[in-house]
Amino acid sequence: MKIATWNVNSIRTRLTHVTDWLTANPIELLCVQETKVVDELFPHEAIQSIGYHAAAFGQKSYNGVALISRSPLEHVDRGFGAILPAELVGDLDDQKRVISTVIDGVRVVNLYVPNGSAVDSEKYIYKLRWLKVLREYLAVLLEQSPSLLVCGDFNVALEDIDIHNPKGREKQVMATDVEREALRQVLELGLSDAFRKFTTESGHFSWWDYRSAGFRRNAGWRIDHHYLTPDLYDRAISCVIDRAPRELEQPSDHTPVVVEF
DNA sequence: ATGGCGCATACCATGCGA
Repeated sequence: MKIATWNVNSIRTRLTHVTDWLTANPIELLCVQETKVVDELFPHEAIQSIGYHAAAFGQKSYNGVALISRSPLEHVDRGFGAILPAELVGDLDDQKRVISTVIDGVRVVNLYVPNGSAVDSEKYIYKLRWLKVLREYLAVLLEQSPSLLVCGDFNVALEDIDIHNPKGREKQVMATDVEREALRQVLELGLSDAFRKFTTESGHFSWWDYRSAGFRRNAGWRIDHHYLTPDLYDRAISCVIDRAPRELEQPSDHTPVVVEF
């Protein structure tokens, strides 16, 4: 079974990239982020026409996540509020960043972690608050389901080898010690990075800035991840970054990461 | 130190992403 994560930067703009990629790479489940569309306008017909099913949790212009599955989707939950009490969630579900399902007995959580804008900005504070609630959310999910896969755009590079040039990263959003620590607190629940089971060196990235020819120079960051509970980590047989969609005309700035069991 | 590219928007300038 293969599961992929891909920040598509608008599902409508990237629709043929997504359907072409799924046709060439017939996987079980694709988790997408930054769909940037309300659910009423999600392109279900195009997804159905290639033999897939979709469940969306989106909003206008910003954020938005969706699941695209070969089998009919089961047990789909949207937002932190599906699991956590309202007083803990507060306003965090106003931005559509969380959707999950169960596939083959595995609870899969698809996340679009806030970017954070600039260190110490209002958005940065929001990102840290969001990661704290994420820990609570996953703690409850783990009690219900010991087999857990948490994937998505984490907007955090956990290690210096995940950044093409880590110089000055302490002051860079996505790489500050505070953000790393916030994500590590989440992972301490018992989640491990599938990619690092197979690849230990630097130079492998999942996002490249549109500006300054980031992709051509391989000036990228590895911020799109699959985190696994121990049973799944043992079962994982590969985890690869597929650079091909990033080579296309009008690409997303991210490319898919695929884990296989 | 700054802006660079691309997306979306009751839209040709601005907010946002990372």
